[in-house]
Amino acid sequence: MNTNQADDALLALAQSFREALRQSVYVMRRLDSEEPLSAAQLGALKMALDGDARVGGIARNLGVKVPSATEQIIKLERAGLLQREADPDDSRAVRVVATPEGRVAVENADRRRNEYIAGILGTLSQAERDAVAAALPVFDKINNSLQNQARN
Amino acid sequence: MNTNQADDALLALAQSFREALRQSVYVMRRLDSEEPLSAAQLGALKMALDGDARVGGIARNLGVKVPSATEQIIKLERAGLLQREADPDDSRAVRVVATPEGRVAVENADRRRNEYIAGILGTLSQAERDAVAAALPVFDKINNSLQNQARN
DNA sequence: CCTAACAGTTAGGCAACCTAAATATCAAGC
DNA sequence: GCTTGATATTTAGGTTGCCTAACTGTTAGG
Repeated sequence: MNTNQADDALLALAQSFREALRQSVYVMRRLDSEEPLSAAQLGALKMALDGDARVGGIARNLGVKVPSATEQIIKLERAGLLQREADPDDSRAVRVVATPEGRVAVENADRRRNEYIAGILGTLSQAERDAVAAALPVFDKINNSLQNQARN
Repeated sequence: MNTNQADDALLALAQSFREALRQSVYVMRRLDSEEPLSAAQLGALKMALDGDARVGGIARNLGVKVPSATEQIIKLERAGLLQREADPDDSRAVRVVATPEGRVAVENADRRRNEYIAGILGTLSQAERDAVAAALPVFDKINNSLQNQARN
């Protein structure tokens, strides 16, 4: 039947998609393992760059619970890459602000990682790069769906 | 200059690609967190299904070191999902074989995860699904490049 | 034989996540 | 102007999955 065929195609695509996800996790591990700033720390520090990030907001954006964000923030603070300040409007809250060193660290971390990936992308054909570029927004959409659906 | 423009485009694509990778890691965590079989265990168990998998081969396929594979295998063995047997050809080696329960567990785990992803994919337009399907082989190629390049 | 390479396990450690509980502040109702 | 429930964060303690180093046993080449 038509619906079953459609379902099968969808399931097959889902299977391939999952395989790509699995590989991505592996690639991320490799990519980050030799860097001075871990992925978790880079993510948190990036949000501190805006200057008005609070711990809870960082946790939400990173997709982790608040204590996990606190943990990364403490590490970054000890490394001198950001500072925690009292929020003038709400003394329960803590504002997280990157230091100049933190800003430099983010720039370096991003640049190195981007150059590394760009090196790989450069070996592809233009058609392949186009295929990737076309799919990225859809990936984003999928990821957001999954994110919202899994929200407690 | 032309090369600089090309480089810039490549770097921009790399940046978006990295963002997608980051999200993928997050999505995988959500996807696996409510499942009885973890991603690491499902991966190892799948290879045991073929029947002729050895610990080193599983580690290589999972992209982890041998002790990490051993760890997952021991957990799976304790759960009754696979068995370790002496390799008749090489007594240093251990052959890892899934039990019937293990086979069922893989089928269930795969089916549930696939259905979950398929549910999301079903909300996309056909054009979007085509874009994903077109990009997956390229992702695979990229991931393999990164994998080989990062090999020690 | 003997020695180097190989397959696997064990031991110990680290990063990043989690939940539960403690602390402090805010804000709403009476 | 208190009390009480909600909110923001930290602390404490635990889990998972990965790693390296060191150990045991087996194989194979010279």
